[in-house]
Amino acid sequence: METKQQSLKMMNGGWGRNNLMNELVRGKGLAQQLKADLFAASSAEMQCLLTERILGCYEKALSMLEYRGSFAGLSVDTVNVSSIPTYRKRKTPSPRLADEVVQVVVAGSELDSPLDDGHSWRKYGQKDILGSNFPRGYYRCSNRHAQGCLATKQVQRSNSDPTIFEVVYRGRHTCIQSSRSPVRSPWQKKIGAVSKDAEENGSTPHGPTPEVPDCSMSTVPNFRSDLMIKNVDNKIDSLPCLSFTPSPMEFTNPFEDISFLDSKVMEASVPDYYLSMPVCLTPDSNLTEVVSGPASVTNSLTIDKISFDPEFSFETFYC
DNA sequence: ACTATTTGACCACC
DNA sequence: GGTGGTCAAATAGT
Repeated sequence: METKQQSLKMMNGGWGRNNLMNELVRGKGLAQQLKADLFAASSAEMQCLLTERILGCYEKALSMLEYRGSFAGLSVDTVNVSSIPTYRKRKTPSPRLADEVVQVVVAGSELDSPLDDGHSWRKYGQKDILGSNFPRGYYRCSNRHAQGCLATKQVQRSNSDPTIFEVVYRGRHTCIQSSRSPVRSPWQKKIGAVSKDAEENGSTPHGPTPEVPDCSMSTVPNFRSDLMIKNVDNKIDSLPCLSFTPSPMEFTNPFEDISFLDSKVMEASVPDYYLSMPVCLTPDSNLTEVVSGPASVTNSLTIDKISFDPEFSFETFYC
């Protein structure tokens, strides 16, 4: 059986950012070599060989991107906490809806569902939003009727970057999801068997789903895929934040050793079977004060970027 | 047949 | 009246 670290290193080593960069750089070098060869009028055989090697590099790079995009393509770029626009109250506003608002900016993929967060959602509406190039999708928890769960989310592509999804979570999950996998999602249903989708995407689940913590009560999603942890300025030395007290915001680290991570950008590719675990936040925190200073928000939380102290050590927790 | 999604209509708020 | 959020019938998918 694969260990956590093995899986993580496989992910990083096989499809990681560094390898992708290596492939692209290698392709560039080969192209330059081909260019020199063309000028030097070397043999057609040599030029053909170089061409094939270049194509191989880019195919490999593209397959990495495809894998990351289709299967694990959701990366939480960063997290920062700031104010969030207030939302109009409806005629009979739910107290819970008004209680918690969490916005997450997610680097998405070609998938329509940009943030498979471990919860099961049902789409109940879509609207064109003034000033937005893309419609906003409205989702509610699938257990709304069965268990009266009032959690909702809104998903909208960013105007500036269509690959970015802005996801707004409202309300707290009060539902209890499947016993085998408490945060079961359509995506998670695929785990344990090579699904048709996975085959088509060239992605392969890496074993059975382990027991995962039940974060169903949390508003904020358990991001299912790559957790990309960046400093706002990509500078490690300016990360004084996130001294989580008293446990308003909790993170799960399914892997103990992150020493191999890039020193500039901490990128943690999460093993498949931990994809439901990487991040679990509770929005009723005072992180606004910790991270972004004088945010005047009391009941809402915007997560744009996650900044970590390089010395920050994750601790496994169970909600 | 059941479930999920789409989409036009409705309603509340500004 | 404009806008955003929700409803619910129609439609599609399984």
